[in-house]
Amino acid sequence: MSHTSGVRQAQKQKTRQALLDAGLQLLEEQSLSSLGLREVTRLVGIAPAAFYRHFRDISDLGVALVQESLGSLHAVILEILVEQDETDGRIDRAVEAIAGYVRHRRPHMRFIARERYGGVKDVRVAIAAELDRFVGEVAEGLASRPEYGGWSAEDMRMLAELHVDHMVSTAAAFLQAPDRPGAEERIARTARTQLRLISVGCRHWDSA
Amino acid sequence: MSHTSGVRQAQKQKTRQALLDAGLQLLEEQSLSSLGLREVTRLVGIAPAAFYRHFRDISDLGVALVQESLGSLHAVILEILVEQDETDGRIDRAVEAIAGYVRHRRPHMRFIARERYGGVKDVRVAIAAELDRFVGEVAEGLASRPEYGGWSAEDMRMLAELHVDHMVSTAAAFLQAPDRPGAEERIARTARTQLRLISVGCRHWDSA
DNA sequence: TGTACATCAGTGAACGCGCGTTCACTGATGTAC
DNA sequence: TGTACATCAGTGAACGCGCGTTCACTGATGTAC
Repeated sequence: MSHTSGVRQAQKQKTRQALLDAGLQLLEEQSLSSLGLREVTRLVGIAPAAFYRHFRDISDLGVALVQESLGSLHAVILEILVEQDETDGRIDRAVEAIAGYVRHRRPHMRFIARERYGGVKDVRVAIAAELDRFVGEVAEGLASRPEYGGWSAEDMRMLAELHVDHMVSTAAAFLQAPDRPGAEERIARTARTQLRLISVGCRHWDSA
Repeated sequence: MSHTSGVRQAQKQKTRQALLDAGLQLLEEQSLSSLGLREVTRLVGIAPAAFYRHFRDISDLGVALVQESLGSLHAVILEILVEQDETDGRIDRAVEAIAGYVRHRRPHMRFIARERYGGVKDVRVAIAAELDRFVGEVAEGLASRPEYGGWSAEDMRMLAELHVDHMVSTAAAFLQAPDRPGAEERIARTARTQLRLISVGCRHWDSA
């Protein structure tokens, strides 16, 4: 049993995390396909060859970063979907949740925005798979609300895609925002209005 | 006068275009920050040093590619905005225009999607500026329609941003689509439905 | 038209450099008895 | 508890390689008279 929780395992895990942290830090100013293995190990303070004890290559590290970046978002999204607030309150909270996520996990979100269509296939595939899971979860969450009773599964999925795309666009806009606090508030206001517009569209969808 | 149209100028222009074409081709499978100057000149068939007769460095070539990729889109967008069709016909044409653009300028669009948040600042800035111009043009185009008579300038800009974001998301989805023709049609249908949803939202905006 | 000189796109060799990967190794941690 | 052996994360030197950039150059094109 001790072989899963010994000092050696813990140390290895710590080094692995240090490699992920260093990679993420270096990726703030470049993209994955130009990130060097030696750059990462240099920042961590270990020999280049040690890298191979943890990852096959740099794109393998990239895939691990995808999980680290998007894994914890599922819980956040589900929480908002389940809320029993009236629409406007829910919209306000959803936008604030995105803003908060970008604010305190900025490097992770930048990594996702940058590599979603980036030059490393394995990473693109991993991100697409994760976003696809989000679409499924949002579709399911929305479907459970009474107001979407008459909607087809395809329409629910279309609406979920619109919401996930909008979420990503909004997160990217927050990322680009300069440090002036006014810029962030402006993006939040735009996002809220856009969501309200979509919500109005849904409410009048049948009568269109 | 001949110094602007001589054989020498024409030859130089031809080489410059060959460099842009080669760069774009190589960027289908990697991102700009890992693209090598020697790679590009090798594909064109000239000496590495000749590169400097045309561009300061690779990111300079990237900025030129932004203009080549997005420059011709203004005309397409304006044309759709100006159409006097009823809403549904206009939506169908808008989506078809995006599909067509992606279909026959696939490498250009992939470049834009990849570098919009990519690792090269000058290129990111150039793309952001161009998309911002689109937002302005769309806002102006929509504002001229009677149904938006009561809308504030800020709301028009919000709506234009939603449309440009949606256009980019849709173009990116087309890019990702596998070669099966069904996939493309599915994306088009989703995009059209989403636009119709937004359109319904606009029509009932006041009464919300 | 012809001649003498200027321009400049493209050449090819050379440079120093950092890269990814390999390898036999070290020594702390883990295991068996 | 103590001892002898196994494991394996991290080392450090070495390798061949392609990179970006520089430089003096060549020779076709352009200009002046």
